[in-house]
Amino acid sequence: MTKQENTLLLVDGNSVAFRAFFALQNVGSFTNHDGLHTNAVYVFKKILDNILKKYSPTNVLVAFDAGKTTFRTKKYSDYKAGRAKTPGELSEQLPYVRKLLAAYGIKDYELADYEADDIIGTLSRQGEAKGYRVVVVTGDRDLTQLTTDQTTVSVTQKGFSEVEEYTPAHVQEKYGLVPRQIIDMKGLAGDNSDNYPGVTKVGEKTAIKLLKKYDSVEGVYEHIDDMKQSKMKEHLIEDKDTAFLCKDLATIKTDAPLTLGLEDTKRQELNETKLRSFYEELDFKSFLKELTGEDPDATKKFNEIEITLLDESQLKKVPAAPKGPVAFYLEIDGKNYHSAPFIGFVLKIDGQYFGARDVQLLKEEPLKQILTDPKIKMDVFDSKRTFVGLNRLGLEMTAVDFDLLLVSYLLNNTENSDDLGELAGLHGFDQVKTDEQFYGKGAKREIPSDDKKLFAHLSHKAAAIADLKSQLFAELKDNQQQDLYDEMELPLALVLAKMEIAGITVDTDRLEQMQSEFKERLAQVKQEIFNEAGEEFNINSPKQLGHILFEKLELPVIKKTKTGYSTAVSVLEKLRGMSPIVDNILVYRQISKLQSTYIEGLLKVVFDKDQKVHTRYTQTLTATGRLSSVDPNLQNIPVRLEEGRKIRQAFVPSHPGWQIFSADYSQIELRVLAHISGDEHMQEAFKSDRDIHANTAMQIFGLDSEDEVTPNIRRQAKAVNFGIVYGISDYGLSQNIGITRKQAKKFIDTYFEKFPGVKKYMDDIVSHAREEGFVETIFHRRRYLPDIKHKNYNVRSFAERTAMNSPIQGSAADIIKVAMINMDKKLAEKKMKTKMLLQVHDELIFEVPNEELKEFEDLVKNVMDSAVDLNVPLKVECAHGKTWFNAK
DNA sequence: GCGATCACG
DNA sequence: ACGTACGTGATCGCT
Repeated sequence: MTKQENTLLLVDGNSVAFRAFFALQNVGSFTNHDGLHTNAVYVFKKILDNILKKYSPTNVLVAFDAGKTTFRTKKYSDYKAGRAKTPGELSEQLPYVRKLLAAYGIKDYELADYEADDIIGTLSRQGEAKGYRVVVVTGDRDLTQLTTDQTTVSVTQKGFSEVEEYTPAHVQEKYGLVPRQIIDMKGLAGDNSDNYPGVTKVGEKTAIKLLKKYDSVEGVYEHIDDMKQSKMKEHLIEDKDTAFLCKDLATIKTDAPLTLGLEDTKRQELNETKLRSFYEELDFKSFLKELTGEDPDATKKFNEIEITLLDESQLKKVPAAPKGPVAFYLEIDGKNYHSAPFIGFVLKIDGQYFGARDVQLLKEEPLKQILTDPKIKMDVFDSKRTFVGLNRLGLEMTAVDFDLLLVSYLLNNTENSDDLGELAGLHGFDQVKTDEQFYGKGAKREIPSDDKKLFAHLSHKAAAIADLKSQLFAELKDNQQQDLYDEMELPLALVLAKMEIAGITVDTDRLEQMQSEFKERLAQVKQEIFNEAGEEFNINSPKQLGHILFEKLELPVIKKTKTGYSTAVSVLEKLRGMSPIVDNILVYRQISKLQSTYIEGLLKVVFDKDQKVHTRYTQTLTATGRLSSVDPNLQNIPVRLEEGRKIRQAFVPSHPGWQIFSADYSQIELRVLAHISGDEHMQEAFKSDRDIHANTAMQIFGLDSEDEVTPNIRRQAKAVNFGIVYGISDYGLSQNIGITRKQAKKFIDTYFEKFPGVKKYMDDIVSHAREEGFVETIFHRRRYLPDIKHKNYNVRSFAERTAMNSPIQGSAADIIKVAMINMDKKLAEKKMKTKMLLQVHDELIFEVPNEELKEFEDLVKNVMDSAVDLNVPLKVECAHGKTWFNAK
């Protein structure tokens, strides 16, 4: 498109302000220091910025309605009657919207007896006559009647950073009408929101049908005699006058007697001084910062927050019935909040700060009540950590509203820090030091003994939580991620906290027994390796091992790494048979991995007091929305090889007569792919519960019956399915199943021919990523892909594969999260003793008393199956036994 | 502190 | 012709 010189932007002020108000209703605390509501002004400003940036207009005018009575009410007294009154919280903001416009150098205008629509209609025609490109911005679809080749009507959407652009072609597509017929449609069908009726029993659908045949209201009545006898015909005849009146009401004036002209709409320069004092008046800190590039609080010093340090005698100073939300920050000295010592806490209650080092005070009133009362909403950083910390004190935090860590993660998981200071800084609040800056790191790390110093840091953390709440909630809402937060991540945090606290019991005797067995075998194999090598060396050192294999024994070099020879399994496997040392090294590797990571590593993290391990799930780390597990990682306990699988014998129920129960989603990622791609063949395979890999095999090898699928063919097809999920490349596939690139490419091409829906999804998702800069899951979890337009092929290709994979992996992660929340709820409702212990991406592990086994199996299948309604069924497979090993 | 390796989905 | 499958965490040796 060639760039035109002059663009005239016409904004329907009332309608956009109305949309803005409802876009951010009941979100955070959107009032300034005088109690003035500011949500509509805030969003109006955001929308304005978006459209100014998008269209770079030379001329701008924002039109407002002048009052209740207009020429339309004179023609038809019920026009817009019965409309709910504009809420006071909105009308009080309209003068401030105008103030904002004035500071922006934008003209606003209203005209007695006319609506904003008519001002816009008139100016748009004047603009067209002068050769302007005209853009109308409104929340009201009626204005689409103004679209022409020169005039675009942009209707604001639910989220406030998007608009739907109506051109004549888009109107055609949406309604099947040309723009001027919109008024004929309104005439026949009427308009509920403007309170005019149209013809009885004629709605949009019927109106469109009539107009396609007869072109206009006039056309309909010219041909009324040709119409077959029907109820509709009777209604049309009866309501003829109404139809013409309504068409007239719907018609936007293009000749209103304006007292200003195009030359008055020229955009003036933005007045920074005015804008600054305006933002200050409304307490728009983030906008102030964007304006000046500095923080409005920058002049404040850290110790300027006044805080009351509490002891027993001071507790009565704390307001027992907070009026607003309470910000709470609990500091724990170290990552592992299950065991690390407490440092102190800070509360911000109704503008006042309270704190203490002695966390035992939290058990005293009124603090206990504030923390545990479900009616008092808490704002925190990391609700899971906070919940576990309070649980150690015997307190149960029940009501969290805002979790700064979780919300930050949902908004942008590429900048994923878990440091409050760093995250606050990313969102424009840079008055909190990072923990590393404040406490120091490594050997220099130290908790200040000076109260003033310590509580300056902690109170600023609470300040950041309180301060960022409304801004970040607004961004969530704009991304349509409010539900993802309210219904998924926030409740999940508490479910995870309970699982972590429950822990899983470890049979340390069994581990120690394995430890001595492995020790013996390792010594044996080690000796054989040294004999074969003719010298002693450190087998664990890739460098020393490389020297022995490739220099001393002169085995062929298969692959190199940056630092030398590669000795990875894939390489050693190719060297098998050339020297007996290779097999021994493979055995040594396998056993020593089990020994160091799983036997010794696990024994180190078992808690003495309960013989359990209490992992921590990282809820805000992965780019796709999966969880991860640390300290210990219980999501990578060996299972593929029998030898390692035995480690699972050491995971046992916490009570005798209980069972370990495992429930896993079968093929969840491929089912998700079948759902989001809409591919018919793939959906059909799942709907008839076929073996999906065999099904793929039949398709890509052109087989007629499942009998022809040999194990090897099925294995290859399975690899193709995996490849598809990962964003396939021929080389990757060829490496994985040991075929040539050419063959791999053929498999892929055939696959896409047989599953065209999948092919289309892959193409569409990549172009979506290019256009929007991100991809999302079925629950609106986002992943930004800045590299999608990178000029380097490799970098770009990687981003493209990520675009294909993330919605699949991420949606699967979303689904099991929903299942976990529902499961937790059901177990509580039914007062069952069964406990959910672990999540391993597509499976859940429980411990179940024998007497609940039967009921539980039905329950878990049911809950997991119905976590989400996809176009294909979900399938859950269950197993149980007296150890995790036996739950297979 | 980083790369190589290998455990999992 | 590019260089190569998606997402993680723990351990080791070596700088």
